[in-house]
Amino acid sequence: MNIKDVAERSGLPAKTIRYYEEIGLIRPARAENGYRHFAEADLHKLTFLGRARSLGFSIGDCRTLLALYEDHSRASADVKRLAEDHLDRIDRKLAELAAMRDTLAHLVRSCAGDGRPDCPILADLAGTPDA
Amino acid sequence: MNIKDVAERSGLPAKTIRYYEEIGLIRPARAENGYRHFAEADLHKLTFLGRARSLGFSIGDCRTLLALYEDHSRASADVKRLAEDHLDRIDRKLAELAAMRDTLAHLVRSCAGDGRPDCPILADLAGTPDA
DNA sequence: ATAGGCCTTCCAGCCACGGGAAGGTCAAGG
DNA sequence: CCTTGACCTTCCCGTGGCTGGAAGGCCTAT
Repeated sequence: MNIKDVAERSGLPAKTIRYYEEIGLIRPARAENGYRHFAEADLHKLTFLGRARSLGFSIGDCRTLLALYEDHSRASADVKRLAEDHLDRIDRKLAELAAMRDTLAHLVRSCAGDGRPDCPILADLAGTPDA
Repeated sequence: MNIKDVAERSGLPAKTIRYYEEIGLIRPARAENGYRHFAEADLHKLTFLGRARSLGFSIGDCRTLLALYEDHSRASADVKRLAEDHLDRIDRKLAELAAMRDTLAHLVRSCAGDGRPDCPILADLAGTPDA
């Protein structure tokens, strides 16, 4: 397969696939004309990567996950630990975003949103609760 | 005030303050020796920026918010619209993250996490629900 | 005089790509 | 055989919002 075919079948942009090769996540073969030539195993790795990325794993995590995936003598505990760490990061991010949303939603509700200049949102940002 | 004082009082790193000047968010005066000289108004703007950034507003949004803050003939509707748009983005991000967390949490729960290689997490990533 | 703690600018790097230029290659149609 | 157009290649720059570090100037206290 050429790059466009794996792009379509993996759902990843061709640019991303080239980037993944550049940083050593995949090593597709080369045809005589210099074109990348992808085997089914490459496509498989790319879909793996796409799925891992869509779950928010970093490129570094993906590298480790791919190595674990290919190491048939791995311990599932290693995979689980990685996933748990990532889950913790996601939970922290969620809490942070939820706090933002609550504050913001409260401010939005308290703003008249009309033609007058008085605005509790700006007042909050300015640290002057009444302005 | 010199930069370290405003850094402490605004809670922003000195590097960030220099960056904000570079991109035109603030315009502190200069002393004869080249040092930045911050007035209370500058400090005020910086705390405004810090608060807005902590609520997740982009630098572009902050620029607009600061302009609205300084325009005493603004309409609060303009501020509210900006905040509502941002709130929508946060809500979308939250939904995306929550979906990630749910999938990931499910996978983590289903993984034995012992010394054996069998791992539902890797199996899911590989698209082979039983491996 | 010197030490150290400020300050300045500039350059480079982070993450995970995306855009676009300049040029090579290949298959189909006239 | 030639052209067209769809591929492919590498290379470099830009994104956002900083952060780190180097090289050098300034200021105060001892």
